[in-house]
Amino acid sequence: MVEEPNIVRVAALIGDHTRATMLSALMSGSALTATELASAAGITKQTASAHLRKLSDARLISVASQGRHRYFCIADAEVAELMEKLMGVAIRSGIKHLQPGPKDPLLRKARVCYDHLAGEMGVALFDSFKAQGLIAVTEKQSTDNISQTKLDLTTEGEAFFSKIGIPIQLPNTSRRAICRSCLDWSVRKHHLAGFVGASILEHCFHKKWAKREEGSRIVRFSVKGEKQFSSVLMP
Amino acid sequence: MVEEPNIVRVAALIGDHTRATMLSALMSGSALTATELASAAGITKQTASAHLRKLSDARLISVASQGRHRYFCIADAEVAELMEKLMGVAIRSGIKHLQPGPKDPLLRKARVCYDHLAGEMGVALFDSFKAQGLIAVTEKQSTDNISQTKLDLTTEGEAFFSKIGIPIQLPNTSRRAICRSCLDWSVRKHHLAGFVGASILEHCFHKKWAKREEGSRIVRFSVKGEKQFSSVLMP
DNA sequence: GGAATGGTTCGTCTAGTATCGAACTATGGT
DNA sequence: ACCATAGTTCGATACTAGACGAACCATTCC
Repeated sequence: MVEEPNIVRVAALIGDHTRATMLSALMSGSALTATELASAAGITKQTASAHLRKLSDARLISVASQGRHRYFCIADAEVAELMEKLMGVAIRSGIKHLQPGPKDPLLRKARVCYDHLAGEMGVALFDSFKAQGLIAVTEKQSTDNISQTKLDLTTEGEAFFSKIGIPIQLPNTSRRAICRSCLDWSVRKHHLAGFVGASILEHCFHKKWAKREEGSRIVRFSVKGEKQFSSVLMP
Repeated sequence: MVEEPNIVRVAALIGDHTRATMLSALMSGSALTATELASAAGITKQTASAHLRKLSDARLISVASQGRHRYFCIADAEVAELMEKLMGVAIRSGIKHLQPGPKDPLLRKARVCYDHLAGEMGVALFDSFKAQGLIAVTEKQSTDNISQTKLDLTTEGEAFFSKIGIPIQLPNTSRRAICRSCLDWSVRKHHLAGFVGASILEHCFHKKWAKREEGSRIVRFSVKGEKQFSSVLMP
């Protein structure tokens, strides 16, 4: 018999489907509100509140109250690393779950991550934007989170988006970041989140380049749509 | 929303008190049978069997059938590291549990780990034995487990133990290792397990140097007993 | 001030699962 | 051949904890 502290508590907290989904969502690095997390996990506010309380009691997540909002994020790097390890073990322990189902390739290619584009196309876009100098890292906080890098539009970026007709008028009341990188677990690469990320996906739908698949997170681009997407955004 | 594989499954498996106890027991590095694990967790064989099945299904532990016994051990280093990380997070998330209770110092000093001596005295003994050259590493398997080092008594060791009157007659039918190092979580140091470890603890009880505290894992040495323990075993 | 939105608390319902007793198979010792 | 021990399977039970509805504070916007 060996000393056994609160492992059980921590593991049990992560071992609930809803809470795991919330934590996964937070692993993207962004701070999310209670209702955002509730909708991410597909539950009501009340339930979310209860879960978030438990998670923060155990210091797996930390809270920052800002007005009537409460922003949650992963407590520290230690917790993030734990999630990563968990991920690693989970992948090898359940290979059967990894066999690519029919929908998987589509999911990998392009999907919705909250309100912006994730998957291979999202990653490609993000890389291209960085290469073009449209976005740039303004600030790096290593204390808070692993990859909590703050991004911003460069002046070139602003010019570019207004030229192609994507309005970047951020209501100045909003606390929302203009740009933000979002880490994708499956690929372990970043894609673009934040206001710009959302605007771009919106633009894709508006221009009918792509449409969202019913009841799924898949974003299905038409052949023509994908070409235009590439030529316009990644010249 | 982010990709979320079987994290839940893995975490939920560890997040059960009984299974966590079993895993913790296995973290010592030794391979244990189903009944040993059952008694370690304080449950019946049937329940243990069910748990062990789940754990091995998820590849958190691996099984080796040997005759009518089934030996279980932590599947690989990945899982062990996960447990360590979990441990780390658990400690910081539950500080209240760490405030040293009245019995804690005693537990830290000397306690039973299955059938051998753990705690500070166990660690000191192990270090002394190595320094004296009574035990030596014969084989190191890095593939299997983290600290699965195989130990053996040296000829000096055999002479020493027969001199002080501790019989090391291992029934040759037994599969049990003569010496084995056992990693102590709380201290993160090794102490001596295996047949020799058990024999020594037995010797302590027999010589009335110490007695086991009722209903606890504490081994309480008398003042005289502790002196003799030191002078005889760690000259 | 009122309306709207973000969160929390409370009580109740329900589902998942850990547990055990009993019955069973398989291996080993005598 | 017999008995003892190691382990599994099955069915029944009991308990935990996750979910929601309803009612409640707190903040912001008009």
